Amino acid sequence: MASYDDVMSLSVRRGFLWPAAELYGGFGGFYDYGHNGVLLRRRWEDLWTETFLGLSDNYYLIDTTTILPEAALKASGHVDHFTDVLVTCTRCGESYRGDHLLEAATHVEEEGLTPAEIDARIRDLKIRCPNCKGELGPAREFNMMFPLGIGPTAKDRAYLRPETAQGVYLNFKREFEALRRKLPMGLAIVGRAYRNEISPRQGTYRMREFLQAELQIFFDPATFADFVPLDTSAGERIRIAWAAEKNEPTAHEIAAEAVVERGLPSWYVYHLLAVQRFYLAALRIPRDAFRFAELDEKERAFYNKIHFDIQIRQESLGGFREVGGVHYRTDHDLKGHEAGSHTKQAVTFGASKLVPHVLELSFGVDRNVWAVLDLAFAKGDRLVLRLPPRLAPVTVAVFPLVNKAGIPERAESIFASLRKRFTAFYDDSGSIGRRYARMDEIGTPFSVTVDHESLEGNGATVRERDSQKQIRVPEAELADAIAKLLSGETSVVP
RNA sequence: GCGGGGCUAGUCUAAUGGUAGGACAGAAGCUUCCCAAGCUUCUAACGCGGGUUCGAUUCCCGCGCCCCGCACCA
Repeated sequence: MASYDDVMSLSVRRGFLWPAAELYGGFGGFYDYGHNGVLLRRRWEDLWTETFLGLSDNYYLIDTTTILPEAALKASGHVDHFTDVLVTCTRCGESYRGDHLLEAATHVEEEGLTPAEIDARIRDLKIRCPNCKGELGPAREFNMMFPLGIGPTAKDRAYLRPETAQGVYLNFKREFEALRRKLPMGLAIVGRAYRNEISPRQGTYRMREFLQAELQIFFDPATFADFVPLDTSAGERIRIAWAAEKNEPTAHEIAAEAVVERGLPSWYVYHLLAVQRFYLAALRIPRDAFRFAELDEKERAFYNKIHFDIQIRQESLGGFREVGGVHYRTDHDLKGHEAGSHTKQAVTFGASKLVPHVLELSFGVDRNVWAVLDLAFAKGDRLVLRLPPRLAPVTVAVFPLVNKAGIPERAESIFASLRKRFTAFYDDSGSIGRRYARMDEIGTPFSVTVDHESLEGNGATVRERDSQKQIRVPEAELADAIAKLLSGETSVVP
């Protein structure tokens, strides 16, 4: 059980993360990562990259600009759909989206109107506040994208990208050529995205600058299933909450083939399984803390034909919260850029010529890191961060039991050799118990202690974080032993 | 953006219109040496700005930030 304050306080105290620009009173919606936070985050990113690029030998990482010209975001739909016109009641202060107010009154779609046009329509239709019947104030525009003026005259309009995905779509044809015209083709970006959130809240859950890890898989819908055959022989079940029951803290355990029978394409289910394995097997998230949550038609973005959120239960955030999504975006994005750029995006693949469809595996990195911290947080007699060993900022600590009799020298030499292979940390201050406790708080899985016996050739002890158990390992075998413990091949606990 | 609550060392907190105290953490030393032992010493805070006042961390106003609810979340 970890409260929000528990996680944030530990994060601040131990160098994981904290609010940005605190020196100047803070900066809402922005967070900085400290030395341990960066290590943790990078290990999460490495595991993500290894896992999802590993799905195919035609999946690669690319990197694209964080600033995009207006035309590209116009074509993607973000300039129009990321801009809301808000109207606030002068009496009760309730805010509404202008287009929603009009649609409620006229029952026809009212998109793309300017604030002045919305004001005029509200006057004509005599619309009043749905909440208190008060008079509505003037409409004002609110754009979720950060606008930029490029060049000395700021004549070229641009925006900070609201998602990394567009960078992939803009480079689709270049990579399709460079990767010698094969489908499926996967292009991933781990990078920053920016949204001018109205009210950023709950730490790194909703930020104005955040990290996304997204894999866009381009495919031919006619043949994709052949490339990713769904293997149901293991009888794996997928944890799903349907749209109607999302507010309940539960999930169904549904066999993969049964999910296909409900109408989802087998290639989609294949990727649900891949994502679930990433969380359960690689990240070691407790099974009951993971689920997919279906979004119904109203909640989905208009271009997403199938959309399940990836959710992790986090005590600090009050239950299941979204950390990613699996989105079938069809050919919407490439078609949009085809129209916007007047450049054909169709490619010839096998017998067919087509604009490829896109399956997007999208992850909020900061949200995932927070979830990892939340789930790892364990406070009883002692405070332990039970991180999966591979994610821990420090892999192995080295301590001299006492600071005399040549023990520190021996410990330092062991430290010097271990740090060649692992992120290692040396500490000789305070009692041995205090040093173990410090390592417990940042989740260091293994601590090597050099004692008197070490000087007599009896090796050093390796102490495991969660069990506090120790084994004695010959000095020459320490590095290999740590590597095996890290991979899970062996364990301190018999 | 609206409403409510809040902001004191790194963290958690106490008190006060007149010298801001503690605990834990941190540093140094002594001592001990396998799980935050003990002793000594030290470092370190009133979110920012304005007002009232002889004097404001305290009262008032504005701003910032955090939390909760509403709205928003392509």
